[in-house]
Amino acid sequence: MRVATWNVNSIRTRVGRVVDWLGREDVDVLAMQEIKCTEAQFPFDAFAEAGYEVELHGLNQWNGVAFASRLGFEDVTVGFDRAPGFGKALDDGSLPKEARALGVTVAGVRLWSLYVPNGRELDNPHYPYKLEWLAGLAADTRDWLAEHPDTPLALMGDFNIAPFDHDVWDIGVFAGKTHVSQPERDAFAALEAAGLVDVVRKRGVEGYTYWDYQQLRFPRNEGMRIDFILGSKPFDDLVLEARIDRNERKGDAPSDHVPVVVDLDLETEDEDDRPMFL
DNA sequence: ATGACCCGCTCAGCGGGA
Repeated sequence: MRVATWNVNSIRTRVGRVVDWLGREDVDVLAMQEIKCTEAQFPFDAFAEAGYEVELHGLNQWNGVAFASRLGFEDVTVGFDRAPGFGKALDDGSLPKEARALGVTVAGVRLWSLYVPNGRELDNPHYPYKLEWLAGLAADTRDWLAEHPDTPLALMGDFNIAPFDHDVWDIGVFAGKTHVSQPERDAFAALEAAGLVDVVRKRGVEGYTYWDYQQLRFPRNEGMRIDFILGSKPFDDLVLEARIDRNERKGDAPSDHVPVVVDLDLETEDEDDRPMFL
């Protein structure tokens, strides 16, 4: 089973590229972030024609997470229990929850598509929101792992954190900025302490997953590694291979992020039954 | 080559991205 995660930066703008890539790369399950649309606006038809079902959580033009799968879905979960809200208080005094987390189970593997809050600036309210969101995710993950110690689990997505200095092209440029601060890195480490491992880095895969559209960042290879697949021990044990598909940053109208892909040692019924169109 | 921001929303400028 081939699984991937990709911040697509608007699925309506990118649907052609994304669906072409799914077929070309023989991907079974894709976690998407920043779909930037509601369910009513989502381009389901293009995915269906390529053989993929879609589950999504999208509230408006901001954020939004989704899955495409050609192996079906079980146990779809919108958001996680301890996720904080952000913004203007609602009538009941609570803060609105954003569309940043979607969980599904495919072929017995538990998968999450996550779009971690950006944080904006260290003195912006979005920054403590980011840290609280990550702390809630770690706490819910700890609870879930205690209840499901044998089920493969992966948290996949745009974590908006560069865990190491070499995950950005010039750490000097990031002094005093988000994505590299110690509290953010500690929040990332708490996910690892909960029992998850970066299954891609562990296999020696190098390179960035994001390059800003501005200032020739991609041609100069001035990027950031902020998109990850964090797997539990049972998930890690299934991983055969991992890669970052840097080629998807090239060509016409790319996303500013590229896909991160893992192959799992997991035979699925659908793979045996799938007709060969070629 | 991979090339000098892009998205959605609303229509010119803005919030957000990182």
